[in-house]
Amino acid sequence: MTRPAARPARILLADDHTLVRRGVRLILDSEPDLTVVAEAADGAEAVAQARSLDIDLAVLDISMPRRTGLQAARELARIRPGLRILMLTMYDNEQYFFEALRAGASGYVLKSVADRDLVEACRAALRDEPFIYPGAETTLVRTYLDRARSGGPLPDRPITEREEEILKLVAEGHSSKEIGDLLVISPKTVERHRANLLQKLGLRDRLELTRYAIRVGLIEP
Amino acid sequence: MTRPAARPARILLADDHTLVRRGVRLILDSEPDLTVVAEAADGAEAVAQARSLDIDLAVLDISMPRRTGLQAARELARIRPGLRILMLTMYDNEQYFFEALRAGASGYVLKSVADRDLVEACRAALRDEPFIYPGAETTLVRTYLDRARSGGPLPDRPITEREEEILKLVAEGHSSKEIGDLLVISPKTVERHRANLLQKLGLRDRLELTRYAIRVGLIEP
DNA sequence: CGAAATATGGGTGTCGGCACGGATGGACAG
DNA sequence: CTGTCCATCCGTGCCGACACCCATATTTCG
Repeated sequence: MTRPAARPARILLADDHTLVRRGVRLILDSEPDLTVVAEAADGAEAVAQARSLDIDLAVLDISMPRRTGLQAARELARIRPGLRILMLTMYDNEQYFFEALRAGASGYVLKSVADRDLVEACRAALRDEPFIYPGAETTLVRTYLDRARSGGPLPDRPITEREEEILKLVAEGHSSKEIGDLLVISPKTVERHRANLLQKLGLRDRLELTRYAIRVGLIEP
Repeated sequence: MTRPAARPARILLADDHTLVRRGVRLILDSEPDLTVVAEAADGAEAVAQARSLDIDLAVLDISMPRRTGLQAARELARIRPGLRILMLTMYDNEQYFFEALRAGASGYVLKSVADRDLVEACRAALRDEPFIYPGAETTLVRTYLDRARSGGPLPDRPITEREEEILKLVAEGHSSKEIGDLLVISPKTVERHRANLLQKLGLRDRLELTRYAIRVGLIEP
């Protein structure tokens, strides 16, 4: 089906698990039109590789040390606009999915998919076609498409400095009163900020707030 | 070095990520003395496979649906005493390490190791030699050896399977009622387990429980 | 077998999280 | 200058988390 490329697509592969890299490389390299030319064990290394090498596609794991796949994707989209990005992750999770798209990824593939699907996802990304991973919740896709169609910007309103300050403290487990004392404001104000955060981020409670803060690197587990 | 086996070792491979299974299979099958004869996508399936097939070694991922690798390992050690078990995991974590050993595993290998190390770990497990994964924190090994030498019980009172189940769900943000409905037990029992967890782990609330679960790799942010 | 651990269930009470209202002052842009 | 956004603050009410007490059935193990 695929026309034999005069030059196979050059791929950068980033995953902190050597075994996974090895496996994925074996799978991709066995395709005539794909070749893995570089590997990285974390996000920072991936960005460095992409700076110095001529690559067409970056396959990024989300959870990596130093810089996450999402952070790396944002960076790569910034410094190498033409580069295709495919997120490869174990998280069948709506939040990650949207964040990946916003970070500039053109595809989102679960590690639980078959190797054929990975290959197809790579080819789709190289053609700049969006690839919805098999097994994607239909609601996931529908929600995204709906939002995109209605013109609603995804990151509606970014969180303010003050809110980020509150977010950090809430995620660290402090109560409204503790935070109020710390920042010398009323605990009710803290609750108001917290409520705004929940609304802006589309989260339910401070527990999800905590996981969010950890995910984006605001605090340590 | 290794004597060419008249019959290659028969391996059961269990990991919920198809891609990982595929990669590991490629690595192991390329060795003449190793052959993957079965795959499983979760712990229960792994146990079922081991019942009906003649295998020498089970390579188990720790985090799998339905039954974790640890639970599967206990089950396998019970029903197939001669079987060798190698835990393959992304968690460089003391708690899991000890639990794996207690569950009957003869080896513990991180997904971040190179493919050669995986092969060597399989061979070591087949010879029934303990294999400490490369890159293991020396403190981890030392702590274990110290405790074993001094006859002291390993972790004072390890959390039980049920508690770990509760821990996961609590850390994922489910309420007592939700968890109760899910496990078909009273919400009060869930609260009891949660209270025991807080006490055993020396934590204050479910938020710290969440961070703990993330830290030890039980759940994802 | 008896002791200990585990899993199960309940009651009562306090406290904080969170949703839902509302308001005010100040900063900055159109 | 007027409107929007931000930060600040307040009241009410519900519900879940958590601490403390209690009990019992089953399993495990010395």
